[in-house]
Amino acid sequence: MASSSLPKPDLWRKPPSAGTRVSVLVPLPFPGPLDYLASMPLQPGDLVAVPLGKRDIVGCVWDTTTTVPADFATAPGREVPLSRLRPVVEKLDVRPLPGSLRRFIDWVAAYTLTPPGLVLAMATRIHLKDAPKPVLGWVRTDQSEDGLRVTPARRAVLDVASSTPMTTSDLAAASGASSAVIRGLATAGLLREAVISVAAPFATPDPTHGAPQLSEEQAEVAQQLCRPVKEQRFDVTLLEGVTGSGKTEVYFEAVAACLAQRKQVLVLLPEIALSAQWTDRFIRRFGAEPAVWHSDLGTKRRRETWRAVADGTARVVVGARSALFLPFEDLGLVVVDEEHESAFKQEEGVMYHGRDMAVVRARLANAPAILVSATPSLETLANVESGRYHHELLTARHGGATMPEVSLVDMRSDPPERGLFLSPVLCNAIDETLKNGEQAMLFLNRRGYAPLTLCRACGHRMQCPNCSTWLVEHRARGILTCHHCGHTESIPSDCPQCHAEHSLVPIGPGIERITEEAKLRFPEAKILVMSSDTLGSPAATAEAVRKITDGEVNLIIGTQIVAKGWHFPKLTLVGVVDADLGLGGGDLRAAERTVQLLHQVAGRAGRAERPGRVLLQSYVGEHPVMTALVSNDFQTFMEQEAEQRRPSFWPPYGRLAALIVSAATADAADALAKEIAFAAPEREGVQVLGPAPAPLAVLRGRHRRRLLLRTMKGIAVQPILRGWLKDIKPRGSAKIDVDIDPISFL
DNA sequence: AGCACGCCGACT
DNA sequence: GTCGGCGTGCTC
Repeated sequence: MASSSLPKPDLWRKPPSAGTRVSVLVPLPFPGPLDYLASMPLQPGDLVAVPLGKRDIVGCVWDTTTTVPADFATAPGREVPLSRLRPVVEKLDVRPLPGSLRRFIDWVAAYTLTPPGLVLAMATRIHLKDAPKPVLGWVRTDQSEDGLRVTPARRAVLDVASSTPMTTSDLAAASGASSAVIRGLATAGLLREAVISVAAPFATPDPTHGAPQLSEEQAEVAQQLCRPVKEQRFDVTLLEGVTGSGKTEVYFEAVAACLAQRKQVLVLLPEIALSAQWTDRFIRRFGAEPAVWHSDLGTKRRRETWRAVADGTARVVVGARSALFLPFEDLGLVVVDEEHESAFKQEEGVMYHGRDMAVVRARLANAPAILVSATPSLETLANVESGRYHHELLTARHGGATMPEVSLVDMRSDPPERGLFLSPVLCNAIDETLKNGEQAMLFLNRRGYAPLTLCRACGHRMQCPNCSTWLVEHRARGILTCHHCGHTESIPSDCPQCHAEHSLVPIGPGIERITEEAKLRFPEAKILVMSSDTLGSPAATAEAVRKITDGEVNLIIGTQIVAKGWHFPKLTLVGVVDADLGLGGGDLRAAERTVQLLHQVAGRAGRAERPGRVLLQSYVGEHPVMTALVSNDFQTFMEQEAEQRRPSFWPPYGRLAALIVSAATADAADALAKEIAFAAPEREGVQVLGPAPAPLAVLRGRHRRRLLLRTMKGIAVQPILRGWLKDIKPRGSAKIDVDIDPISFL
């Protein structure tokens, strides 16, 4: 709220007819807010309808004192004179956007080099204008009946009316009087209009409902997490704990502490598929449902949730990264579960990292943040090391379960039969597991039947017409499809190049092909396939999880969706079909990500009484990733990883920004990339790499080039980028996308 | 993001 | 001679 010592708020108290200048941020890519003439009192945060061109749009009254860095382009040219301003159409009947959200929007815009209006759009993309009107009803006032002519009809109405509001039609029906009688009584002052409170769509969670019995270690960590919540101050803690150590139960204690403060909680999950299981655990602990938020929520539910967050009736929100932009009235805690997940990074539109922005969101709301992971990112570990984040560790698996034993299957000395992908060692282990009445899981992070289709006769490879990638065969659907642009074609019987008949052969395995092999090799097994292709909705995912938990299946085959935090008590064997899969591609974080993913998958095994084991099929058994997984020594691996990045200032020991140049033709892309390279900054501690064709040189029909800006720690990339790109105007179809802290290098 | 203005091809 | 293609630029 604006302080009364500032001169600005006084302006709003002028009589309505005077009209005052207001800054309004609209959800469009302008460099800053637009000015309008307001004839009604307005405060920063108020949502308004304003004319723009020939239509009306919803905008937000913006603070005149801005919190963005000085070099941020908010002043484009000269101010529009007062006489030429257009008037604000109306103030919407919605709660104003809280100050902490407005500051967050400005912060994200400045950090990601995105026009602030586009960041605002993420917070207001619900249809606020056609808001449900509050239902009004009549209540009896305390005015006496003296001096009123009490007709029989009036008597009947007064007898029915109470302090509980009733709608006009209900009151008329209950009293037998007409609406005219009711209106008359209202004019006489005996009835008054009041809002009928609709039942809150979100029940209040009870912090004392299902309080668990925590181990001594868990209780101690929980207490540490609760402290900043109770003290209501910003603070970041990494909650690290082996898979199955009960991290969720422990941070639920901090959630309980926050609920006891009557403040709101935001919990971010990397994927919506996890929300169903998380919700179940939440209900068991708190006796009420959390508000769930993700991008494909229905319009009605979306609007309902948005409003409930704004008025504080939604106390706990669990959601995907877009939940960061909800208008929390009184945020008291932010939790990021599976903080290492790269799914937190938004790769399109406003490119932001959900985990990092969650910390900023917490700071601007003066609330603590908890980052949760079994395999923390190097970024977070570096923040722990520098003392910026606290570190709490859970070392023991809950309920006495032990960590699974991880071993390698050397595919060089122990290969599968020709044309197959499961080694004899792995197959025998599965046989044994199934014979013991236990469950086994095969993990392969690749959808479809085969990643490449090749002509045996001429060597032609089936390629996407829009992207520089191979088409992936999906045999179940009888198609070849591109996982980047969605292009789909039927599988031809002859080679489109040399027309040889039936010469096309699938190369390499996808999950469908592994399923086919498993059906032949384990004909008795009850197989369940889990991938984004077979699980269309959170409900379908929940059903699959139930089948596993209830033991209706005993061989699970899945892509990375199976790696998530599921608790499968009967699962004792995990087989990783291709442990080397993520290591190619020259990605900065390839090794780190592979360790995190495979450790996560491994953690599915042996979560109950029976011990689990994990077999990694690999051709590079001596790779540090495999060593780390087999020895279960994650710390040494991360230290090695840190030492590799530190000398050359790779993140987190320096900063990185990617410039992705794209255009309709390769020449146009090259020309713009060269222009950018020519203007590259030359400074101590600043380095520009590229331009080079992007690994995905053509994506959705656009030709792409990449440049990388790397700076030493302590040098922010944003001011450099603003100066660098200030005078570069992409022509025609060409465009520059800036990706701060890039995760993907494609 | 819309929506207009604005200069070059196939039609009444 | 016009209708209309979508390239550039503006909206407080």
